[in-house]
Amino acid sequence: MTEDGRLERLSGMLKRRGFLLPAFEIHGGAKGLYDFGPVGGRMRSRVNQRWLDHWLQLGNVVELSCPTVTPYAVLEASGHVGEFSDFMTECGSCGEASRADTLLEPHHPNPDALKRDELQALLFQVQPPCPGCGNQAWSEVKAQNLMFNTTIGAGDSGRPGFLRPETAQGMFTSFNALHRHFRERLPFGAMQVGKGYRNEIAPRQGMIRLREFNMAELEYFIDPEAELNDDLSPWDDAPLHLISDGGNGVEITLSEACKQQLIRHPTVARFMGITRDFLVDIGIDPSRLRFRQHEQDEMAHYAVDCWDAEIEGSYGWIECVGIAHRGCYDLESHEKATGKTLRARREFDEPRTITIDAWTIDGATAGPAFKALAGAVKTAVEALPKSTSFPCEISLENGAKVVVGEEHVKPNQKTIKETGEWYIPHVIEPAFGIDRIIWHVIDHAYSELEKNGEPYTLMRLSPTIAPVDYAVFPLFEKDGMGELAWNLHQTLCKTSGLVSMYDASGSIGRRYARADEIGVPICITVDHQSLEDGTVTVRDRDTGEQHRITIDSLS
RNA sequence: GCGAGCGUAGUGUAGUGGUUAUCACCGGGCGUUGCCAACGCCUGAACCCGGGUUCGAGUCCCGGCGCUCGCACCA
Repeated sequence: MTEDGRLERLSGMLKRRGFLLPAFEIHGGAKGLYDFGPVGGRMRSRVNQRWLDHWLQLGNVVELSCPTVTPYAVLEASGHVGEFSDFMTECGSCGEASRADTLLEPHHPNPDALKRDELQALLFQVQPPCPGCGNQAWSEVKAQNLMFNTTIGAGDSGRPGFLRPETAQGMFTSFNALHRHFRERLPFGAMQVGKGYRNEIAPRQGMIRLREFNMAELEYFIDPEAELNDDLSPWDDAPLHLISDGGNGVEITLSEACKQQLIRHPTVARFMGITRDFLVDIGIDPSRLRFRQHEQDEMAHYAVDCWDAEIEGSYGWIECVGIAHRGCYDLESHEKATGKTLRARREFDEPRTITIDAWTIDGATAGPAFKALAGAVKTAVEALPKSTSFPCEISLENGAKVVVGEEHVKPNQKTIKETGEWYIPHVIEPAFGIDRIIWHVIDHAYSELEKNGEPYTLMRLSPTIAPVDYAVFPLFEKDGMGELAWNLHQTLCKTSGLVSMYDASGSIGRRYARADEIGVPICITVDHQSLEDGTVTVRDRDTGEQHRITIDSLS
């Protein structure tokens, strides 16, 4: 996998040139935390911006920024408190921590599904031997969560919270504001780039599994019953490499994959196409990109269907994007937890008329007669057929039986006209791991060449995300060449969106080499002729070709 | 989390318990050259942290932190 030390040389270069560095290193470092350095920092923000620009082209999405500090209740409602934790217990004898559900596997068909109290009870009852020392003295079961705990507020007024494990929840809880913003018309989307946190048990593989990471997510809200008009034709001449659930890899167009039901939702397919375009735009090699569908049992707790974009690099095939059809799971969960409505309205083509001809209670008599049960009696009575005769014994929801007399009821005859209905929108979510993507962009761009018999490194970064746009060199810092070059550098830096780098140290060849190593697309050299006619040489990184242009045409 | 290996300038490295800690690239300055990692001189920069053994520890022992790999776990 690692071709004779390429990964080591690449990592060394990234550290030396300031792309990626272990964070807080002078204090001994911290696992799973990285700095984007003086070169990488700029590259990261360009990728983020490019991502936003790319999805804004949909025309019906907006950008949000939600807090990373999140109250306990939000993540409890979303299912993360339950799903993102393992229940741990410690051996009282040797101190070894074990997962309670693993210990109980021989004693229960599915201990993973047990709640904490049930696990605890079963553990104390069974007392399985410690895999470490064989003793049977387990501590209370504690939830060890993969989310970072924190306390919001101080002292007794503080309440528990977490650092968010994904940006999505803030967008779900803002649904009503989004809905209003979009004049209550679906589909629409909200997106944000930001930090997410997971207290990984074992961060590994550099940028691949981090404890604090950059993510970019879009929540696209759709009406599950609306007619779909996802246009997949833009990708008809660009088949994708797909690996479907339980199937083998195929090269297939998105249109065809939908027709064959490999991809279960056309919006998911369209987002796969848009994702591919984004990745290729910023420099991912399309031949090292594939989409893989999750197996049913692999799917996260919220997903209905999920396709990963996987990119091949120094660590093999790595999941860098997840495109999940989350159904109505999230909005429904927050509705249940809060009692608030998170819905959109769908008007019927024709108003629907519902005719009711049955019974209901007469509040004046049933109320005093059934007191607290009156509500349940009403529900039960209204469910009875018109042919019922009273008095009559009926069963209530809570199991109680009551006798309802003729005096307690009255006919219920009405016609209700409904012009539409409220429903919980479904969500399609493309979620991008920015760090993993940047890693692969770098990995694919990093080229080890040979130049005049010497090893030579070149970063073929796309100009769309290169950390530096122009490098400006005075051939020699004398006769005014230095001043002219510095002024040009300043002018370029004043241009919005451009970054120029001035370098006057070392031979010109060395400076080209330094610029090539961090992927500067264009080097501009000021020489003697520049002083006379205001022209400079412009050199292309990948071809090495030079031509003269006037300074004016640059800015 | 378990097991194994590793931790020396910015990077890559050498280093029998006793050196002024090796070499290369690298960075900076000066000079020279003047369009693809040129050269000379000068210069900068390191034993992961904390204990222990020892007259003496980069080297041996213990613990921590970090890195790599395998297992386990997991977006």
